[in-house]
Amino acid sequence: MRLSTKGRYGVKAMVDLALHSGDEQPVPIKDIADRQEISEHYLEQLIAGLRKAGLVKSVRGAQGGYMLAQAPDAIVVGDLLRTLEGTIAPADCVAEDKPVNCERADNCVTRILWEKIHDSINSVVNSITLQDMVNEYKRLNGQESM
Amino acid sequence: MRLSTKGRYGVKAMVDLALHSGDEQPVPIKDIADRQEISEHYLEQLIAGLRKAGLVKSVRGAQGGYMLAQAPDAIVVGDLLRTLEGTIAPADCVAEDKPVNCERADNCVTRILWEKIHDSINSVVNSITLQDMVNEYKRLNGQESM
DNA sequence: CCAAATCCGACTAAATTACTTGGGATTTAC
DNA sequence: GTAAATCCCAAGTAATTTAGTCGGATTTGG
Repeated sequence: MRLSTKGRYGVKAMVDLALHSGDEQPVPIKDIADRQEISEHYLEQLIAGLRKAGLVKSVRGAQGGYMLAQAPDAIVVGDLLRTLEGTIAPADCVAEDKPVNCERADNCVTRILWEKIHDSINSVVNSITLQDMVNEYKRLNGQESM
Repeated sequence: MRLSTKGRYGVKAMVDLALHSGDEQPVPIKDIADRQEISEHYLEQLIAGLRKAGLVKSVRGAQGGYMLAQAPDAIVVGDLLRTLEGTIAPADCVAEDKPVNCERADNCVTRILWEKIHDSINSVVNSITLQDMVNEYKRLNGQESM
């Protein structure tokens, strides 16, 4: 049930972006990679996915970088994780987009269990916004930089 | 967040065992493997872990097999998954046994998120027993065999 | 003794993960 | 108009994990 670095790094990067989105300046990927200690090129790939999903905007060229595509309180962590990880389902048969169904789908006991786990995860990640995480961060860290 | 076959097969096998535990006869692994369509040798490894964790008992020799070590309503799915998967935490820093802590543990925002996800998963899997799954199964399938 | 079983440890193929490498396209500052 | 900054894109790759296989030793009921 472990998230891959895609999910973990990607969410971190987005919180970083949210924290530095006060100014209207786009944030270059290098800054995020340095602050979060993530390989720059690898992070680039993750953000590419988020951009294609419409969650971040990019500005090319010098002084360019990335910005959130929507306000931090309009982006839920669930959307990030689903984009980054492909799916957050514990089993393929309960995946949100492409539910691979086994033959015995109708009378599979464990499937109900996977559904309950999936629902439970979704209820958490769909209720937490980037703004919530920023607030939490500021509460914990006061004036310190990330 | 996908469970591996260890977790999925293991839980299936335990539900199977619970379903066939009415008789006091131990159930040979071959029967479970056939019914659940799992490689016999592979399942053997999974059950070995469950046995070491005290969740199943074995009877060696001819007419031997496996039995639940406790009543089905005393075994929660969470114990199975933790044994089978090692941990069900979404990130190592919130793992139940060996919480690998990063330096910035104290002021890590995402950690709080992983904790919430972890708690949410645990609340589900720790509240569902094998008996619950057997009941659900019987409700769905009536007289049919598994 | 023999067949049915568990037990045990090593080996392996395939897939996935977590990157790296190398370059190209676009924009801005000077 | 050139250099620097930056995003964009596609391949390649090393390490790890997954999902098994294989071969045999041990135990036990009949």
